[in-house]
Amino acid sequence: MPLENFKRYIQHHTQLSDTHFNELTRNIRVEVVKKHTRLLNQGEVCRFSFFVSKGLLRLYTLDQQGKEFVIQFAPEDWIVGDRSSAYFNQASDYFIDCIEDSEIVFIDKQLIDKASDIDKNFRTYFDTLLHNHIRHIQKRISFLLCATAEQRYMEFVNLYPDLMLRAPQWMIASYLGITPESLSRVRKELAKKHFKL
Amino acid sequence: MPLENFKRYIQHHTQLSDTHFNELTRNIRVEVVKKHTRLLNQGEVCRFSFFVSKGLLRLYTLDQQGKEFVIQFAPEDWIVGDRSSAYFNQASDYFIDCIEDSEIVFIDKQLIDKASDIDKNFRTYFDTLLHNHIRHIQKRISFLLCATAEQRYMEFVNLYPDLMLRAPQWMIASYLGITPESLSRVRKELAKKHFKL
DNA sequence: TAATTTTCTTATCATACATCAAGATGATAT
DNA sequence: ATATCATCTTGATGTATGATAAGAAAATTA
Repeated sequence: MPLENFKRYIQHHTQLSDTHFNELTRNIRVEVVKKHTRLLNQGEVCRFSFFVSKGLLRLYTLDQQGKEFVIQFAPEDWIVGDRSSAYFNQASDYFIDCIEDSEIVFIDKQLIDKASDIDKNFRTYFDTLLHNHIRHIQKRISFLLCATAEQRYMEFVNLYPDLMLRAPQWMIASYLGITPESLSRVRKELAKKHFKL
Repeated sequence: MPLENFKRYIQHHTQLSDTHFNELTRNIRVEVVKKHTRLLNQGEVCRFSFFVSKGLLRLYTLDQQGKEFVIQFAPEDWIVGDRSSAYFNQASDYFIDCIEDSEIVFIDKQLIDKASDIDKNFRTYFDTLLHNHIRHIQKRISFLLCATAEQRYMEFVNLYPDLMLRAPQWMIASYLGITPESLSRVRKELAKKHFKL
């Protein structure tokens, strides 16, 4: 039952019946992918959003020196993709990789159209997702502008409670915009002050 | 003719005829506002997007210490607002102020619906705007993560060519995530290397 | 025009974070 | 299990940017 999580997720947010869900996902693409698999390459057009029904993905970019910068993590029940690349049919600036062995549901424009035909709430829901995404990245900008490394780390722990234990620390440092050494020190300081995790 | 710019802008992006444009904007709200006028207050729900037909706006937030952080500038022909506040009907984290005496066209949901009824391209166009916005703020995150103060400044000059001359430097510093003093130094360094503006 | 306020520059000093390097710990493969 | 590789920690040192302060320049107000 590889679609169980996806079904639960969808039915939690829309009114789609079992029958309709089955019809919608009859030919849907689901893949079990190994750690380190790349789902999107820089320079490619992003044709899918990826629903993570199991595992963990990351979206990141490289600067001119080849240094990685993590933009977003996607654990279970998250959807990740490059919306502008998909919308404008343009080469993406980003990579998407699996951090753990994962199970991924591939969502493309066609699927969303099909779903919207079946249930009107569907389009609304995807619109909500879109606006949530905007809210999230705007908050991220504020944080990168205002907050210290320590504040950003605490916000991160709050947003992704279990990721400290699942993703390597250098990736998390990259997400926070600091070096792994600095993150290690921030954590040491917080431990002194009895901050857990 | 306070709507001249708005008309040119709209007709540049959609197929709206003169008649239809006039019908659409018969009761539209247009205001001439003085420098320092506040168009949106933190804690308010953002009910409008603001089209700047003349002048210059800024969207910013305050941290706990009351320090300002500029998220976005909006010179002529830009549209600015807080989409998530509008969409979710929630209190906004942001302020929107006039940096110069400006002329503003107020765009609300109703207007967009009305426009979409008249011309189908309209909804598409606003969708494009939305995705442009996402692309823009995502790029901003990458830059805040990867780039030095100098690189960010050069990118800023590239994005808003004339704003160095219109906005006070401390606001631009705030947008870049540095202090005014640092910006002053960055500019001095660049002047040595013969970078113009 | 003068007076006042805001903005910009420059200098000195302080600090958060980066870089480099080495050792310790933990994971993966043979 | 052993060897290998990736990751994490810690220390020493460097650097970009922040904080503070004071004067110069520009803009605003009277």
